[in-house]
Amino acid sequence: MASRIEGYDEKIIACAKEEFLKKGYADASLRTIAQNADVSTSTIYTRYLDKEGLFRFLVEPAAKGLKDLIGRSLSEFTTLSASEQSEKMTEYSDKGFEETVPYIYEHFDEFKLLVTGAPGNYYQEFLESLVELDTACMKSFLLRTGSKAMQEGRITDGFLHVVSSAFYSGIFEVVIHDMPMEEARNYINELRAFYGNGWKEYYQI
Amino acid sequence: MASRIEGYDEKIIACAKEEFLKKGYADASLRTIAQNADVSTSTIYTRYLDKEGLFRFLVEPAAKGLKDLIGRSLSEFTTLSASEQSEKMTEYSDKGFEETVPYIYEHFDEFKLLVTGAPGNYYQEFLESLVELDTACMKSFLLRTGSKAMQEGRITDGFLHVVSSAFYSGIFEVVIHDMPMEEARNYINELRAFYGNGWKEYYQI
Amino acid sequence: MASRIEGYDEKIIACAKEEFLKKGYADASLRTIAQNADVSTSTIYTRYLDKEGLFRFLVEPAAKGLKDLIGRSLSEFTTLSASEQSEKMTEYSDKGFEETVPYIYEHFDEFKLLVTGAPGNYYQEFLESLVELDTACMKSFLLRTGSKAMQEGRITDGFLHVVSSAFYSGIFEVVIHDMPMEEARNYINELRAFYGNGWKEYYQI
Amino acid sequence: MASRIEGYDEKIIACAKEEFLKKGYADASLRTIAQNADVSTSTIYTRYLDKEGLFRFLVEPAAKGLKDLIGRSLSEFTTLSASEQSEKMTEYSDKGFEETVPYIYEHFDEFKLLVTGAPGNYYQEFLESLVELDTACMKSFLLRTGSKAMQEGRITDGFLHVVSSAFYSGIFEVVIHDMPMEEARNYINELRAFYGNGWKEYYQI
DNA sequence: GATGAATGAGCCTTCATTCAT
DNA sequence: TATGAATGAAGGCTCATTCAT
Repeated sequence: MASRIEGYDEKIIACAKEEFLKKGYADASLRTIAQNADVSTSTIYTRYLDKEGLFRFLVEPAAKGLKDLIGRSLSEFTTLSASEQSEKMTEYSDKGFEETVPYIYEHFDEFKLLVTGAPGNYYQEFLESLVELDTACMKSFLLRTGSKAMQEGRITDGFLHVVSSAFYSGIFEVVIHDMPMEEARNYINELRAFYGNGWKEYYQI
Repeated sequence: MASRIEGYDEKIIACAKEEFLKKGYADASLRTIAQNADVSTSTIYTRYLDKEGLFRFLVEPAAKGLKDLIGRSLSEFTTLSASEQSEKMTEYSDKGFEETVPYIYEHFDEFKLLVTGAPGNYYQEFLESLVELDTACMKSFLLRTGSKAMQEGRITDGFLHVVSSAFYSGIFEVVIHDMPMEEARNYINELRAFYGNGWKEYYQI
Repeated sequence: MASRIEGYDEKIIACAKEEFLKKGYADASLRTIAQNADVSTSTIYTRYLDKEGLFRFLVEPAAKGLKDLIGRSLSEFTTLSASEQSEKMTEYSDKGFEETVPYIYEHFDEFKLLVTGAPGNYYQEFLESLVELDTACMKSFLLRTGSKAMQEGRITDGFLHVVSSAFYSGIFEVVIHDMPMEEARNYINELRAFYGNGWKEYYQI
Repeated sequence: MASRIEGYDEKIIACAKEEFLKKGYADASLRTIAQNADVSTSTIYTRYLDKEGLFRFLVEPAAKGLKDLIGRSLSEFTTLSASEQSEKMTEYSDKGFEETVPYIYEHFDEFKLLVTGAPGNYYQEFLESLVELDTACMKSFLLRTGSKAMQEGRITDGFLHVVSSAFYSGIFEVVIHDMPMEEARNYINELRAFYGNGWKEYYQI
C-alpha cells in the first residue's frame, strides 16, 4: 500500500530523462520537466533538492553500477596468480566484460545522459574513475608477472592513462552513436582484442 | 592602415576565449565578454552575427587547420604504393603526426574550448570528421594492400569507426588534462605505436 | 511531568530568535528556523499558528512587560498629590525608571528584535503605546498642578507627542547600539534629567 | 529634444515610490513596479542596476540633500566666534532649521521611504550620519566656549550621542505620522527650544 | 500533536537579441 | 559601423502555508 500515487515519481524521472537528453543539462528546464510530469516545480525541489540533485538521481546509480561491475571484474582478475593472469589475459577480458555491455544497454538512457548531457566535468570525472580502476589493475598485473616494462620506462603512468582513456572513450562511442546492442557487443570485444594485441609488445618481461 | 583601432578585435577574441573556457558555451555570457573587452554587446553581433558565430570564429580555424593537416598527412600516405604503405605503416605514422602535436599546442586554447566547452555535438561532430578521414584512409589502405580482412568480415566499418574514435579520443586526452607538450608528444607516439601493433593482426592478407 | 520533551519549545524559540535577529522579519525563513531546531516546519504552525504568531510569541511578553512596568510607574506618579508630583518630578523619574533598564537588559534580544527586526509598523505601534501612556500621564500632571500651559497653547497634544516620542526613541538607542547595561543606565538617566530640565520652562503655572 | 519618451523614467520612479511605500523594501515587487509603469522588468535593471539601485536612486538624493543642508547649517554655526555662538545658541538654531522642514516636505515621500521602508540598517545609518554631524558641532561648540563639561565628565560622547539621536528620531516623527507641514514646523521648533533648555544646564562653563 | 510532502505564487535576476539613433 | 536602451522569455529557486496521515 503506497501512500504515494503509483508511478508518480517515475513520471518525473521519465520526463527529466527526456528533457535532459533533448537539451543537455544546462539548457534543460525544470519547469518543462515539472509541467510534463504534471507536478509543481517545487515538488522537484522537495524530492531532489535541486537541478543537479535530480540529474544525479538519474545518472548516479547507473554510473556507480558500472563502476562496481568493472571494479569487481578487474579485482577478480587481480586475485589470479601471475601465471593464470598472463595466460588468461585475453580470454579473461572477454568474460569480464561479458556483463558490461548488457549493463550499459539496460541503462542506456542513463549512460547517454552521462556521456552527452552531463554538466561540467561530470563525464570526464566518471571516465577518470574507470581509468583509475583500470590502470591500477594493469600495474598490479605487470608487477605480478614480473614485467620490467615499467622499470625500464617502456610503460609509464602517463602512457597507461592515455591508453586506458582511449579505450574507455572508445567504449562509450557505442552510446554516443546509438549502436544496437549486438553490434556494440561485437565492437567492444573487438576493441578489447585489439588492445590485447597492443599490450603484448609491452608486458612481455 | 586600419581604420579600426589596432588590437580591438583581438581583445574581444581574447575575452571570449577566457569566458568560454571558464564557463563553457551554454553558461558563458556575451555581456561579460563585451564588458571585459570594453565593447558594447551589440558590437559582438555586428562582427560575429551571434553567440554561436563568435564561438565558431574562435574555434573553427584551429579545427579546420587540424583537419587539413591530418587530411594531408593521410592522403600523402594514401598515394604511396601498396608495398610502400605496408612497409612504412608504422614508421610513417610517426612522421605524419610529427606536425600534429605542435599544431595542437600552438592553438591549445582553441582545442581546449572545442573539447571541453563546445555547445551541443560540436566536439562529437569534429571528432567524427577526423574519424571519417581516418577510416577512409584505412579502407583505402586495406584495399590497396589486397587485404581480405573486410571481405572476410574480420574488419567492418563499425569496427574501424570504434577503433578510430578511441584513438582520436585518446589524442585529445592530452588537451583535457593540460599535459605539457613534450609529454603529450611521447604519449601520442606511444599510442600510435600501440595501435600499430593492434592493427598488425588484422591487415595481414 | 511534561509529555513534551523538555526544552523542545525553547529550542524553536532560540532558533527563531537567532534567525529573526540575523535577517529581520521579512527575510527570516521558517524553514531555516525549523531545521535548526530539529523540528518540522509544520510544527511551528501547530504551535504558533504562523510566522507572525511566532514573532509575536517571541516579542510580545517582553513588550507587554515593559509597557506594564512603565504604566505602573507612571500611574503611581499620577496618584500622588499635585504638590508631591511637582516636588518629586525629577527625583521620581529616576526611581520610576529604576526597574526599566534592568528589565530591558533581561530581555535584550526581544527588544533588539522589536526595535530592529519587526515587521511593518510593529515597532512604531509599540513606541506609540508607550508615548500614549506617557503623554496621558503628563497631561494629568499638568491638570493636577493647575498649569495653564495647555489652555494657553504653550503645550499642545502634538508637542507632547513629539517630545515623548523623541524621548522613547532615545531610550531604545541603547538597544540599537548594543550599549552595555551600566552605560545605558547612565545615559538614560542623563536623558531623563535632560528632559526634566526641558520641561521646567513649560509646566510652571 | 529628448530621445527618451517624456515622463518615462518618472513613471517608473513614481510607481516604485508607491510600491516601496505600500509594502516596504523587502516585500516590494519589481514586477509590480514594472507592470504599473508599463515597462518590462528588465528595463529596471537596465536603468537602475537592481532592486537596491532603484531604491537608492529614489532616496539618496533627498537623504544627501538633507545631510548637506544640516551640515551647512551646523558648519556656519561652528565658524561663529565663541561668544556669538553662545549668544545665538537658541536663536540661531531656529534659523538654521528654517530650511530643514520645507526641505523634508518637498521630498516627503522620499523621507517617508527612508524612515519607514528602507532595507536593513539604511535608516539607522542615515540617522547616525546626522548624529555625527550634530555631535561634532556640539563638541566644537563646547570647546570654543571654554566649557569644562566634557573634561569634568558631565558630558560624554555617549551622552551627546544619545541626546542627539533622540532629537533626530523626534524630528522624523513628523514623517512617520504624516504631520501637516505647518504643524511639523511648530513641533520641531518647540523640540529645538526644548532641547535648548535641556542643554543650558550642561554647557555653562 | 507532529510531520513529510506538495504546491501556487512569487521572487530577483540574467540572457541573447533587436533596433533606432 | 557602433551602441545604449529595451525587452520577452526564461531561469533556478524559496517561501509560507496546507493537509492527509
